[in-house]
Formats: sequence, structure tokens, C-alpha cells
Amino acid sequence: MINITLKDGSKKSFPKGISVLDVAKSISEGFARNVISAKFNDIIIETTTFLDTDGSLELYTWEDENGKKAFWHSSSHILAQAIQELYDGVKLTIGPAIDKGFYYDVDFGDKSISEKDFKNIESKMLEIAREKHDFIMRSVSKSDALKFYLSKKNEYKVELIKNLNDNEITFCDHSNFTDLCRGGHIPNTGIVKAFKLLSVAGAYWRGDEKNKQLTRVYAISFPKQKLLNQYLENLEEAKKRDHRKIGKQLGLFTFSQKVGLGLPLWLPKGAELRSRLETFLKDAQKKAGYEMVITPHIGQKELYMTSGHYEKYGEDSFQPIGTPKENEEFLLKPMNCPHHCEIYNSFKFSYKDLPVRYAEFGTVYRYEQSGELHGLTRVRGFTQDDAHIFCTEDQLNEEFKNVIDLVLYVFRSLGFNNFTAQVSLRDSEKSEKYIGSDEVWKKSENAILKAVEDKKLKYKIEKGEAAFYGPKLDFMVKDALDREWQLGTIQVDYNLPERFELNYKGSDNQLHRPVMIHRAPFGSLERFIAILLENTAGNLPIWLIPEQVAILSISDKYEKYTKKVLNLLEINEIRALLDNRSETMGRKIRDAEINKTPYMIIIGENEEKENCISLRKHGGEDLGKMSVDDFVKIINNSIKKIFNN
RNA sequence: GCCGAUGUAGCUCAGCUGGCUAGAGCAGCUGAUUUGUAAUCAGCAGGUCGUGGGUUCGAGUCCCUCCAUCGGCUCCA
Repeated sequence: MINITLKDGSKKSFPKGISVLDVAKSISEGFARNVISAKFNDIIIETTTFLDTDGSLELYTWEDENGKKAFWHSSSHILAQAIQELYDGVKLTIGPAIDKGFYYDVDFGDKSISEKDFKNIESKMLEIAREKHDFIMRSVSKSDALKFYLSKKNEYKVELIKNLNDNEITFCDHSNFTDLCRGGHIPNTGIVKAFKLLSVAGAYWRGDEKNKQLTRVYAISFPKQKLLNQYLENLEEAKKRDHRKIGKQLGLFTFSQKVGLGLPLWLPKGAELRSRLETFLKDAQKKAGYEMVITPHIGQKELYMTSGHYEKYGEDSFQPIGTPKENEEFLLKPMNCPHHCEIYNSFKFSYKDLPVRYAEFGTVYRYEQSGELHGLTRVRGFTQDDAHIFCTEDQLNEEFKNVIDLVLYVFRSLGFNNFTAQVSLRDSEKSEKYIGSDEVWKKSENAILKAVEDKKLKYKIEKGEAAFYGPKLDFMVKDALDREWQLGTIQVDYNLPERFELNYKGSDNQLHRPVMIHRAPFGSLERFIAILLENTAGNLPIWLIPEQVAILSISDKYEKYTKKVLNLLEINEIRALLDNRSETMGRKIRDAEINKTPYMIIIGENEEKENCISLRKHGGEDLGKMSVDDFVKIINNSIKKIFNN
């Protein structure tokens, strides 16, 4: 007998060699029918696996993340089989499950496929699914595995196998199809009831640009057709929250081919929105002891050679601007740090002066390859809410934590509660990508880890995501389509102070190097506003939105009174739009709704007589009659609530 | 930059397998209407169909080039 601990903590004994499915059946037949994957002692196994030791077992259905993973991973086998049957001579590489669905990277040789082929592949997949083939794992020796793929002339699988240990190579069979696979399948293909191929894309083998580009086929599958339909509907809904669409609707920003790609043009309402965000942060920074500075948009090439940015990015950047006579070379400012270092250097600081905190809304220009541009989230010209803190090593922890507080305050005030804190460390195997000694890296990485631990922040670690000069704490937020974007960032840097020879006089009367913290709570105003628009579907917080209230008059008979109301609101610093068009009330409300105006004031005969207003909230709620003063209180209180959070 | 898709009026879209002066709704303009919680009515105006080439008696429609956009890959100081 063996003892199995289940997820709920209960312990049961079973005969040695019982299958996972039979354990599930012992709980209930109905539950067992839904079990599609399992984990035993923290290792993902098959539902058909026989258990012969004590251990803890987790059973997964479609409702579990791990269940979905197994489901989609298994689906990718079906996709691979369908492709192999339909396209002769293709070479399969890898096909993992992802957050939403799965993909398979295929070398189609000289053939190519496009969306036109999707229907065909989908029906083939459905055909395979309906045949209810079991997924069966088997161990294979390294030499047999190599033999198998050498005979198929599949150099990709051969490379994968060569990197595996002899005793850990397994194949998975279903139908007459075999794939190299480490496991984690649903019982059989029949459980998959609906497939949808989503897109094709080029993807480099092993993610390396120097390697051959394969064809990646993205797809998703479900245990019920209804779930697929629902997924596709949600996708359509999410697309409506696209910041490019909302930005256009609300008149916030635009692009011009003549001005250049990736160079946003801020329209009046967008510019206002931006400046409101800037004021908000400036106020918070002032309280936190920052000083504003302003630096030019270009800098001598030498400046960036000193910082190391030129060596790292110079060649694939906007190329230097020359002067006509002296042959001087200037770069468009791609970041503000070197300028701020030079500001620091213009003073002689003592340890008593530190920390020094220089903040700037610095507009920077970076060459991004055309295919990388994306609305406001990835652009060639953008404004960072940048600041650099120069402090002593003793002050580093405290300063770093204060910045975390500031970032969290900014996020909270804007309703970003679903962020991920990511500690971005260097990939120590690729040391050529970074500057500075191991010792300095260890110090700065530990500084970040200590600060997040002290703040009890939930975080994940990503190796290889550090900047070339130092590790980062990044605050990631998802867009409408669940793609993660880096917004806020805090970075520890021992390197630039060294390169710019920054120093301060210590209490020992000796010169010391300060440590530098780079930080930007928004990241960039462009990206921040983009993600904000997608997260709010354009229903921005009341303190930010361009028009807080629309005054809608029932007829132009009440023009005088509407103007009086408008005037009262303006005195109270409430942004109002007066709609005095000769349109119906229904029409005016509709327009204000589409414009996402949070409040609508309706004014007609009754309101004028009673010297009051009628209030409607965005979405339809009727708040009834009240005085202008009471309305001002409503707005002011709702704003206060946001900031007292 | 690479792979795939898309590109028709300010916006959203129609235009079948190539065949009359390229259509609609919204927005705009003009006029009428003076309106009570999501679209008042009428008229007018608006496009060298992304660009450049080609095939054809004839191209928005087929082919090629380039540009831009979208979804990915790579990159992201």
C-alpha cells in the first residue's frame, strides 16, 4: 500500500501501482471524468501514470491553470500531427502551451503557409481529436532518440536531444504520431472539442536572430465549442479597448507619416491630460525631496561614449547630427542619465548634501526597428518621468524603498492594482552584455532584493532582463490583450558614477563615489497613458479626464442659465463642456456617453426656475436635482477619495 | 529588420469570379426643428480606391515594387 496526500490535505492509502485516474475515481466518478492532468511530488505527470511511492498528488481539471496547460500542450501535439500529415517534409521543432493557447514552431522548408490554410489544418485537427487517440509516454535511450530524428533529417530535434541527459528522454505517441516530449498530457485527443488557429508568425530557432527563422503557428483549443466562441467574443471586446482606437475617439493623439513613424503628435486634449499627470507627479516628487532640472535634447557623442551607451547602442541608433563647420557630433538624447550626472558634477557635494534627487520630464529619442513600433507603447520619441538619486551606500536601501512607495502611490492613484513587480537581474552567463565588475553587480542586485523583501512586495525574478549598467525593479502592467508592459522602473547603478567620476566628500575628509538610483514611476508618459486607456477603456479617473462634465441644455432658451452654471463650475476648477447645439436631449446624452464624460448636467425650464441642476452619471444613473455647490462637492469628494487611498 | 495579414471619403465599412460616371452610415456644411435622460428631418459637399510599375480592349478587383498599419519574432538604455 502507498499513502497519497491530496490537495485538500486529506490522506488516503491505495494499493501500490494504482493509476492517477483510479485515485480520482476513488474521490468521485464525476470528478474523475473531468481530471485531465496531475502533479505528483511537484512533478507534472500523466493521468495514466501508475503511482508506487508515497507522496502528494494534485489532480487538475480544465478549470485549473495546470489543467489548461496540459490541455493546450496536448493540443499542440495534434497541431503538429495535422501539419505533418498535410505538408510533406516539414520539420517539427518545439510546441509549448502558453498563457492563452499554444503554438508550434515548424520549419516548412521552401513552403510557406498563411491564414488561408487555417481552415484545412483546423479540420484535420478536429478529425484527429474525434478519433480519440490516447497519449502514451515512453522512455527512449539517447541513441535511439537520435536515430529516430536523424532518419527524419530533423536537425532541430537532434540538437534538443543532444542537450538532454540519457535517462530523461521521453517520447509521446498518439495515433501514428510521435514527438519528443517531457510529458504532461490529457488522457486522449477526444477531450479537445474545438480548435482555432490564431496567427502565423516568423520566430527564430531558439529565439536567436542569427538562427533560421521558423514558422510559428499560434492556436487555441477548448473542451467545448461554446468556450471557444466565448473566447473569440472576449477577444473582440478587448480589441475595442485598444488605446489607439480610444485615443482617436477621444482626440488625444495622432501620428503622421510625414512627421515620421513612432513619433506621436499630442492633440490638445491629450496634451492637457499629460500635463495633468505631470503636475500630479511633480507635486508628489516635491514632497519626496526631488528637485526639477532641465537638460537639452541633444548631447555630444563623447557624453555617451563616457556613459557606455554609445558602445552598447550607438551603431544601431539614430546616427550623430553633425555641425556644418566644426564637425562636431551630437546624438539625439536617448536617455537623461548622463546629463544628470554632469549636473551632479557641476557641484562639489559633501556627504551632508546627499541624497541629491534630480527629476526631469525628459524627452528622449531611440531608434526602434520599424516592426517593433506599437501605438504609444513602443515609439521612437517619448518622455520619461525620469529622476536620478545620488546617495551614499548607507542611504541606498532607504532611498530605494522610498522610491517603491512613490511608485506604489502613483499606481494606486491611477487604479493599477494588477501589476507585477519584477526583479530584473543580469544573465551572468552573458557577461559581455553588461558593464561593471561581478562584485558591483552582486551589491546592486542584493540591494534591490533586500528592498523588495523589506517592503514585503510580491515579486518574480527575471534573469537577463537587467539594463547593461545595473539591475532593475520593474512594475509590469497588462494591456487589453493581456500583453505585459513595463511601466514603472527603479534601477541601482554603481557603474555610471564610476564612469563619470562622481564623488562627494565624506566625514573622513576623503572622496567617495555615490550610488545612483535611476527611476521612472510612469516609465514613459506615452506608454503609461496607453496602458491606462486600455485598462480603463477610456473611462479615465475623474481628476484626469479632459471633460469632467457636459452641460446639456434642453433648448437654447436656457442659454443664459447654462452659461451661469458653466461659469460657477469654472470658478470651482471643474472642466465642463457646454453643449448648446440645437439637438435633442437624447442626442446630447448619447454624444456625452460616447465621449465617456463622467457627469452630465441637464438644464431646462425646471432647473432654471429652481436654480438647480439635474445630474446624470456616465452609464445612465440619474442622480436627480441638486445645487451646483452640491455637485462640486460630489466631484471634489470623489477626487479626494482617490488620493487618500 | 524578419514571417504573415491588411490598406476604398475625416471615421466605420460595402464593392461577387476584372466590365456603365466607386456606394452606405456616422462626422462636416446649409436650412428647418426648440426638443426632458443613448442617434429630429431635409439638402449639399466629400474619394486620382496607400505608392509606383505591369498584365488586359478594360484594374478598387490580377501580378510585382515600395510605404504604412495590424498580429508575432528579434530588440527595448
